[in-house]
Amino acid sequence: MAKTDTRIQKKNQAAIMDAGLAVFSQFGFRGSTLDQVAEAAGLSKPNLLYYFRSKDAIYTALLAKLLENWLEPLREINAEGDPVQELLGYANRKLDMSQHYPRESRLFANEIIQGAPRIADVLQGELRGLVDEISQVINDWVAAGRIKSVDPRHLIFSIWALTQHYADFDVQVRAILGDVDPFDGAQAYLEAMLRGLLEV
Amino acid sequence: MAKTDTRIQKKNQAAIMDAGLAVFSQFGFRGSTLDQVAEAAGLSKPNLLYYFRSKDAIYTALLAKLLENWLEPLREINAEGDPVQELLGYANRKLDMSQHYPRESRLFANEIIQGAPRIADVLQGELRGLVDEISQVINDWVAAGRIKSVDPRHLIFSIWALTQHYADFDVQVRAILGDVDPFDGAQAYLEAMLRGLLEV
Amino acid sequence: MAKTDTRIQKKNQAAIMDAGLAVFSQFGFRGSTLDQVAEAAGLSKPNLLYYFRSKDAIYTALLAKLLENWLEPLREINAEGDPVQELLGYANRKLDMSQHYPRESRLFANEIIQGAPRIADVLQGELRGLVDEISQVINDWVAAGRIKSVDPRHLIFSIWALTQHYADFDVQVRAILGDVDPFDGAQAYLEAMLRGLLEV
Amino acid sequence: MAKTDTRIQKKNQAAIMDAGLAVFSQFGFRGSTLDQVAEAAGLSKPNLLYYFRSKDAIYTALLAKLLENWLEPLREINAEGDPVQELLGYANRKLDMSQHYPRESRLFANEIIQGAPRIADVLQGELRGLVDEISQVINDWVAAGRIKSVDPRHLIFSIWALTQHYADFDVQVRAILGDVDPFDGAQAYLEAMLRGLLEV
DNA sequence: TATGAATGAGGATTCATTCAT
DNA sequence: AATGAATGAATCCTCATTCAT
Repeated sequence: MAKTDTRIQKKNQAAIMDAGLAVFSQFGFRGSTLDQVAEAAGLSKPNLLYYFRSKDAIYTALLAKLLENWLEPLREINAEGDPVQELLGYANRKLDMSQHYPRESRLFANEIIQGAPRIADVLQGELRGLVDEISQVINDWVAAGRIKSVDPRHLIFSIWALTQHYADFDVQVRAILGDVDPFDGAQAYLEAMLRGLLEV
Repeated sequence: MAKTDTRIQKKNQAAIMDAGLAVFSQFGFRGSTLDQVAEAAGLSKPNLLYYFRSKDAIYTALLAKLLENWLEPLREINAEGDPVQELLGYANRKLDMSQHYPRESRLFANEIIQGAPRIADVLQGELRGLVDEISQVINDWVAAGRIKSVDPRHLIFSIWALTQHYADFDVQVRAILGDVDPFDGAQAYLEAMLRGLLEV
Repeated sequence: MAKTDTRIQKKNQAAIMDAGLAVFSQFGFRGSTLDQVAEAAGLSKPNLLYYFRSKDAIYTALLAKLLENWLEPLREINAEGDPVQELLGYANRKLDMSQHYPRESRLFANEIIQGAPRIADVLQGELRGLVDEISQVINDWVAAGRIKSVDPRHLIFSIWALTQHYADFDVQVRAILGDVDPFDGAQAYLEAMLRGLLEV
Repeated sequence: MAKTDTRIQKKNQAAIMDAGLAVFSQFGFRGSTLDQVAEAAGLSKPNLLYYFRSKDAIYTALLAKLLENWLEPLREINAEGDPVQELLGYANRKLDMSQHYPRESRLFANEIIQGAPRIADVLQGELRGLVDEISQVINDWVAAGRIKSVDPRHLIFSIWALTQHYADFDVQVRAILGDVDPFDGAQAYLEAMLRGLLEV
């Protein structure tokens, strides 16, 4: 019996998270309604609130889950590896995320654009700390003459900006590219950009 | 009296546009309320609606005005000029806009992230046409061996993504940079990036 | 097994009655929720409704049980006894109830203040009849010159009002008395009051 | 125009306060709905909320207004006057309030029975202070041999309990008295009670 | 041009109750 | 006897918009 309940619970919670991601990533928190989420999840509104205490609880759970994965690729940069390869690898992982998880990217973008009211502390704490660490690694690479001189933080910004652009500005990208798959050219461009910038 | 009215009218319309920009750029269309706009504009809500028929009218007017200026820098690229200088100039103009008009950038970003329901036609029409033209220019530069081979559309995306990032993700950028002015390093980075990518 | 069930049943029914008393006496019928009662009873909400058909059923059962005991002290007044002693005894029994069963008193008070929708008939029937009887007894005592002349019904009201005040207005009483135990002084005061009023 | 507006505002605010008093005094805060108040006030629900920010705001305004008048009679007790006359006068003023403002009394009773969540501070502050003062006056009267020895606080409780009983337990009182006007006998009884208790 | 007043259509959340097991 | 799941009917409150002046 416990197993059955857990199954239903997990199924419905997953459905709600997925529905919430779809809705919140498009309309933002205040622009989304529980009705939309409920319908997307295939549940009644009160039943939605049986699983999550409130609209805010759904959104917060989504953000928390997102942040878990969001910082991961950055952690995988290996100070011992080849600098250009490491940074290319990071950029490619970010690009993959934009390709396969564009809604997560837009959810994050929405939150940041609106002032990051719920994750300001993560930005100033965990994220900043991580970026500081990676920046030190990059600075060391520069000092060792293994890549050209570059401001590490702006380098990171540029990787974020570029890769997330394909998810966040998807509509615009596709309006311009027509039927061409954005991610085909994106990867090559990204590599060229980084090589031009970094290779000694 | 007509003149007086006109003066007041212009003043109030401008106040509403400015207030609307402030509010909509932060909360998106559905996340914003007329009360917020009215208060920011220093007008009563009914008076607001005396100048603009509806909430939607304010937002639409803002978008229209934004698009006017949004495409302008792109048009200033001169096919006859020095390729790198032209593209650097364009990037700098975009960066200036992010620095001095971040709210406009965020308004645009909000609209695009949410699927661009009101400007899809502009994207697929005017914008795409312009990008096609510039792309031809860039392709010509490449063919003439004046810059390295590059996909012109992804190049443009990257300039957009990077420059707008400083406006749209302002909170995140500042969380990471602390007291350092983002735009100091941004310009140098942008130049390095483009030179590395383009210069033969 | 039947016996086991009965044991559990009685235990749970008692738990629900106690929980209901705690909740309803504080928040009134409409101000209370089944969730509150269920939590106080240590049962799940559906299980609560397995024992009592509805929220109303719990409340009604509580009121019925309350009324059983509520009128009892009045019945114990003995027409053959010493008038002052009998009335003092009654007052003390009521005061004891306020001290030891304040929740019952508040439940009753809540019901009466809100217009006694469920017990109007008891008030006009059983209660009135009882009061009429006692009033006759008191009138006889007066006629016999054993106590001073007094309106028997207002005398009864005053005993009710005063004794129940210590339960119903407990918060206020304690706010004023601070650490002093209200019931210490109450009993002496009550006796002085009745003696002053009744003793010939 | 300002006058017209003020007139409507005052009229509607007064209507809401009156409606709120009627509803809240019967059902308590949580047992009352804005619908009930709106209907009683003859206004639409949103219009209700145009005048008062929330249900709570109406209730709080009512309580505040009530407390203003509630303590007043106590302040009128004159230490220089004749002790019995002063206390009789106070009891009569309280009885008048029960007769003419029974809803206010019930609103207060509801709040106290439910634990006085919103006025606990008034009880422990202003009210307690006032009662302390009057108690000192009464103690002085006792010391001067002008009235019999009596606990002043319980004396005050008894006056409150008795007079408010006629408002708060109105339904019960009338069920017992039938067609007899409660306040006829109440005043005489109250006087007898106080004289028996106090007169030397 | 301006505003106080008013409202219909939502929108989040609560809650008593039912259903399935 | 017990509980997880589900829901219709409120219930408080918001908000874009209209009305009257």
